[in-house]
Amino acid sequence: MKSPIPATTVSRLPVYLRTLGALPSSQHTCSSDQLAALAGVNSAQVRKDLSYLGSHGTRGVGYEISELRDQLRRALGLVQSYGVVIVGAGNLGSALTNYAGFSAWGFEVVALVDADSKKIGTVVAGHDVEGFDELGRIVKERNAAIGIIATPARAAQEVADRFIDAGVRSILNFAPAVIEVPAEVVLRRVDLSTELQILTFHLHQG
Amino acid sequence: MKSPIPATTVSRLPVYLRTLGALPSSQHTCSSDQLAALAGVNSAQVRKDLSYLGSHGTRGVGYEISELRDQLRRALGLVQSYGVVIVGAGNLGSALTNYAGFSAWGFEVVALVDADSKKIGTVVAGHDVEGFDELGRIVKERNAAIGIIATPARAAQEVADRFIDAGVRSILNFAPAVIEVPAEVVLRRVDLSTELQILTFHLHQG
DNA sequence: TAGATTGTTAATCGATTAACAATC
DNA sequence: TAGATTGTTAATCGATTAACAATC
Repeated sequence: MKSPIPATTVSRLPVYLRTLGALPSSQHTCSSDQLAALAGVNSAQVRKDLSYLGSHGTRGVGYEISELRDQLRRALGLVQSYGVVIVGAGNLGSALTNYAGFSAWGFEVVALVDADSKKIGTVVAGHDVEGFDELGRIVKERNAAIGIIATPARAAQEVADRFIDAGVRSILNFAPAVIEVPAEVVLRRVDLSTELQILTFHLHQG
Repeated sequence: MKSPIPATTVSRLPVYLRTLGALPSSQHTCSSDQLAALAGVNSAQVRKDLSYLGSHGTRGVGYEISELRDQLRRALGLVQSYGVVIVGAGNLGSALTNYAGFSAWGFEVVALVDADSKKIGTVVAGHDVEGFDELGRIVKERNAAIGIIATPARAAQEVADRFIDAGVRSILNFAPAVIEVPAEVVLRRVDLSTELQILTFHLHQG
């Protein structure tokens, strides 16, 4: 079953959710105008996006903040906790493992994995580094839902394949590589060099 | 002067550039079909995107790889080196500083800055950590073009403001905060928790 | 020439937003 | 009631892609 919520809307829901958190606690409702200004989008877009969650605003008043927060959380699936396995115990994997936002949103790093035998058994960011060979067992035993690839580009496809073999259906790729996954796997890519190159495009144009 | 190249096209140019790097060196031309397959997009889109750089393909043959690489580099402004200042010497700032891709694409970390007096003067990822108070002087003296924010969310706006005061016109924000910048400043945001929440949306739907 | 592939048009598709009736 | 703001429609805008003439 395909989601009726457009991907562009989905990518804005986390922004709205964070925006609500920044509102003063004395405020109990907020308007689409206010949300739009804080999130940096058009107010008609806010109303349209929120209407996909069901229409829970009050005309003349706005949205009840705590109710809206619950609805956003429910829509995003943030009503349960998710196990995260990070592959790559280098600087990036270590920074990701330490990321405080994980637990704030219900994510838990259940393993930090690396292929380098010199790293296996050491403690990085409070986690024992485990062997890449163990990935399948780890994912299954600890019921991990999300895989993060924080390896060099050349290893990325192999890591993705092993995640998928183990049953992971959501992958976040920090390696600067385009990788192939079956249609049922959701893959997102975060790529520093792409971001930098988009900046230099504009620097160069300006 | 506004760029005639659409933002969606700009964001794909780095992907094409990297894709060329992955081609066997025995190959001297490539078709839009091949590029499309490797980059994961439609071949008509590849041709349209590349046509913005000028029409340099050969009908019946394809694109000359080394020529196309040069054109992509030129379009993205990767024909010079750019100084990068990173604010935030925590795990993320440290990982970013260590990122090998910087020098590969002509970026150079010219300073790593932190507001925490306990960190100032220590060496992180091979760089002396300098004080946030020095930011303006550092940017100007070292001619930094790009600012990276790797601080907690609450500091992000202040860091952006100080970057802008110092003359930085390109900012990459890793802090989970929406920040305001004047129209002439290019701001990109990389947000781990947004990415994770988009994944959980799909997990939850599936 | 025959086959291949570009460059570009025009059709399609989808996302954004102005506008306003509904209604608190 | 008067003012405010939602929910939704319809218009607009922009991006994607099928199709094909041009041409190597």
